[in-house]
Amino acid sequence: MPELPEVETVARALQRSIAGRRVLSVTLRMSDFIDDAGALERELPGRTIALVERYGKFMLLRLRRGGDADAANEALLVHLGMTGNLSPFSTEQPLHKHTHVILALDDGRELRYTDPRRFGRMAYLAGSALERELQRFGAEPLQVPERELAQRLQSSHARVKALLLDQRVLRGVGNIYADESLWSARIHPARIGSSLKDAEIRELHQALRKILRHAIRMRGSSISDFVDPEGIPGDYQRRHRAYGREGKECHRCATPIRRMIVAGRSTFYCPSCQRAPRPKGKAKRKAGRRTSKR
DNA sequence: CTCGATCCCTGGACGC
DNA sequence: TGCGTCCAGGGATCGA
Repeated sequence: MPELPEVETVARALQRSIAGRRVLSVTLRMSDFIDDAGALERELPGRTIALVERYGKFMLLRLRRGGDADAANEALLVHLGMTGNLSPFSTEQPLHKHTHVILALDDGRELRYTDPRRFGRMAYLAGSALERELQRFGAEPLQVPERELAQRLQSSHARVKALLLDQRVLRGVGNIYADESLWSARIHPARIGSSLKDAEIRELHQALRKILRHAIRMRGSSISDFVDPEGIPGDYQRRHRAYGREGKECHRCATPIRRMIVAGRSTFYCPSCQRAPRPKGKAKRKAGRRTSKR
């Protein structure tokens, strides 16, 4: 489930362990998740990994050319999908069954990319192509001002959960942290963006910051088998208040947490703390089934 | 514009 | 023990 906190955890660990290393060679064992495998094979050898940073749910390995001063800004983009893992190994360690990419490093180690489900993605991009790619995504949840968040959410008629998951609106929030933030802010996931009051936006803005920061401190949530490049699992799953807690008592009001599908995803919420929006459209109660066509 | 459905993919859970 | 089935879910894509 790598979402923002998990990717941040991985990026920080890689920054510590591989920044400054030069790529000697590239081995592709499977490449159907790479945008342009040829470019990656051609361009990576000789490049130095100058910096590892997180961009939404992507990791950005900023590259530098060996000798001359950096000309075009270039980077290796890595999306971990659901089960991706990018970690350095010593060459003696046996290859994991689903290791697809191996980058030999100049200190004798190998940076290996493993991803059983191959929901991840990898791409070498430079110059304007890199800029264009990065511009596709919305605001960083930990940077976005409250006013901008309000503008982004209130200008839409989509449901707030769908908006939180939409990487063009906010980059980095996934299913877990969307549910946790909405629970914390007491907002029902099916609420329409434009119906959110300023006070609710404020709650949501603060909830996102609080939860994402806390989760980063705890090195993310390990619910499937997420571990960071040092093999350490996260701890934040123990702090989940909504996600995965169907039938369990709400920590605020003891009402059983419910599960529904919103934006095509399992969505957990407290039916008491997070009030449902209007009659939802199935006003079959007593109004007779006449929907005004306006 | 927004939504649901479908596909990608494998491992784990579950039922018998 | 083993096999079939279902489900998880980020994101792209397509039709409604």
